Amino acid sequence: MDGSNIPITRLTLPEAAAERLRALITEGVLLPGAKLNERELCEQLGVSRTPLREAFRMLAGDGLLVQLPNRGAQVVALSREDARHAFEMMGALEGFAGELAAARVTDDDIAGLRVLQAEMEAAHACGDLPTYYRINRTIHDAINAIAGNPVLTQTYRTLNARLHALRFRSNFNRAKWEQAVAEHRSMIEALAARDGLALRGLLVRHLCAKQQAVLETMKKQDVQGGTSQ
Amino acid sequence: MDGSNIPITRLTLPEAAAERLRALITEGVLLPGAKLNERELCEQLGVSRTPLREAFRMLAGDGLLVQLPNRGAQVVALSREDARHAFEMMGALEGFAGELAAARVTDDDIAGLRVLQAEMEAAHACGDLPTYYRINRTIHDAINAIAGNPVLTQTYRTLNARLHALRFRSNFNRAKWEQAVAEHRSMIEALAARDGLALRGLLVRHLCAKQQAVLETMKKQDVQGGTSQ
DNA sequence: GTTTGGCATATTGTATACAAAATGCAAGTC
DNA sequence: GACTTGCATTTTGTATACAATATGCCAAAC
Repeated sequence: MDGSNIPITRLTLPEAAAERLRALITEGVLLPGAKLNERELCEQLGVSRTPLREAFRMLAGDGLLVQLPNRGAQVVALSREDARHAFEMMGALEGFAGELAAARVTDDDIAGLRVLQAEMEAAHACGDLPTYYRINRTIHDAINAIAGNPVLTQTYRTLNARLHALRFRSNFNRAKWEQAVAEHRSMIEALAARDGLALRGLLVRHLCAKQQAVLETMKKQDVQGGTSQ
Repeated sequence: MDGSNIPITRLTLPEAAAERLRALITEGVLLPGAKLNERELCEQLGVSRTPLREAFRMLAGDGLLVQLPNRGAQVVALSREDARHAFEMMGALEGFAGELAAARVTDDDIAGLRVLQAEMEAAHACGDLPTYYRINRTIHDAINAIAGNPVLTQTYRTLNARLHALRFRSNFNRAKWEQAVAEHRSMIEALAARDGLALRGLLVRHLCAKQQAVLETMKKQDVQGGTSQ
């Protein structure tokens, strides 16, 4: 038979709990450094401690939580150094994705991206920042998908979640926004030209700009030294 | 006071169990696809099911295990496609490490690597394959360390473990060995010249060669389709 | 002969109970 | 007053008990 090999999957409690916690962390309900009391969370999530602790282990593996023996789990608080390293890695991953994508992209893919780019420019014109962010993320995810390497995609997503947990708000002025939109335009051109090297360079620089914007704001608030992994 | 901020860490049972299991998997005692019976393993490791299951979650996060709801855990069995993707990613990681390392390497680092290179060539001359492999790994780890990005190192290590769990034995003839040793020599030269681009290229090609050797043997035995992540 | 249904068994999933460790506070000491 | 010390409380770590699900087997039906 082989029904396309898609076994239906009911979420098990640890998975469901992990998903919920992941959302709470990336959405900023649980802030970096926050201590997670097991009993308290059990009540809130409606699960017992055993599955919750398994969820903790999963999230710790993703680098969203740190678990200190006999002292519980807390939301990871990245130091500026940690953030720098994470961004550096992210740049490499994005660049690699771009390189692969340029080699594997189809004309349909490019058409789809051009639509997204148009939507993004519209959002930019309207000054609609939330929509811009959403489309921005969609574009980057799309490039990653085109790259066609699940191992890369997995790593990318995980690291992305960790960066989101930073709760950064870069000082995003008009000039930088303009710049970012222009960079996206260049990216799609590079992709259409199947120029992997150029695309890689663009993506790496694109992320470097973001990194700098974030690190600047982090320097200002100067978070008191977070933990390394 | 601040005693250099190194809290002594007694291993908790889940961590200890995970470490032991990880070793069993990478050393090939537990083979790809092997089903892990909880009760059985509990007895063998001398822990109860709760910590063992937390260990499972950790290893699943590392991609060494797959957990099927209500059907237990088993050692991951990578299909040829999965292996291809993992190697592709590994190449990118190594290449990136090389690029960073070239930018950050010190003369002392290079001196140390030259010593390792000499040892490696000696092992090669003697035909001592195990020693060669050990030194080989040491060199690659060293480059990674010089790169100085813990996020990268962590990702590298994890993926490396997954690849080791493949239990591949590439057909490693004299010619390929010779080639590999020569490539290592070039790497150190590139590093000494602080030529990140060249080093990246060398590392990527170096890993491509390995990948091809492994995939060739995988094709021969033709593992019946493993699982994706 | 193959398939289906139902049971017994084995295995995993979850909750809870107990043990061990950390934390906070108050009394005592210098 | 600052620093220990010891105890009560809280919190985490581990084991185990119970529930839910999957597995394997055998008999019955087609």
